Amino acid sequence: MNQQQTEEHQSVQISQLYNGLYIQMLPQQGNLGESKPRRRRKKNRGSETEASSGGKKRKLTAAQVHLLESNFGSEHKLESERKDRLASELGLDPRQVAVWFQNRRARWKNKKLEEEYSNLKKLHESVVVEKCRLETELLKLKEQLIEVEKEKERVIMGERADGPLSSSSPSPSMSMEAMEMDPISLGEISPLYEEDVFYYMPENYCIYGMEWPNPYL
DNA sequence: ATATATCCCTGTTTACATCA
DNA sequence: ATGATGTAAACAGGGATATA
Repeated sequence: MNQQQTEEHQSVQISQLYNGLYIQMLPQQGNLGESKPRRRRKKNRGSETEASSGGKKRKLTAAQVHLLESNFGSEHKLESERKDRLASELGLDPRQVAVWFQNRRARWKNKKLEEEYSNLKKLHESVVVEKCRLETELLKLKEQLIEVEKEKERVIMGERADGPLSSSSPSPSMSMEAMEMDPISLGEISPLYEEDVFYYMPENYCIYGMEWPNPYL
């Protein structure tokens, strides 16, 4: 990535994508973000262009494109003086230079949008994967909790079978109290429990690494 | 306040190049 | 050779703004 590309990349923020995209992308450039008065273009409406005069549309030469690209790299907007100077240097109509810059800006914007889309997609995918991992971990922990509670019950029942030891032995009601105080109580691990779990999980999203539908496709 | 000129953006058309 | 496809040059229309 060269310096120009780096600057372009840095000038784009995700939050800017949907809010006055281009103007905010280039606050340092152009005249919309500045108080500097815009220069007026000379009248040129009636004049014939190469295309309108019946001439064939010609691709620009590599040298012409190179100079245009280098100018675009330094600034995306085109003032009247620069346009005229460039047109003179390139042997083109100023209108052609203006059109080239317009098209170039459109291409640049499309490229930036594609990059932002790609970045957001990657971010989304990583978040979904992490969510799946956490949900799987939660399931495992709840299963562990069930086993612990079962073991607890077995111990209590075993003590009762051995005879009335003392009043200090835990009662079933205490066990239930403990369950109710637990943020992940047994009350959740019931037929309703599974519904709760899958309620949080988007339809068809992965668990244990399974695929999920890509909403962007 | 209004008309006009100009700029820019967005979408479309057109000409050309490339490839199967 | 030719039709499909992609890309770049050019155009059209409309919004925004400066100026007469």
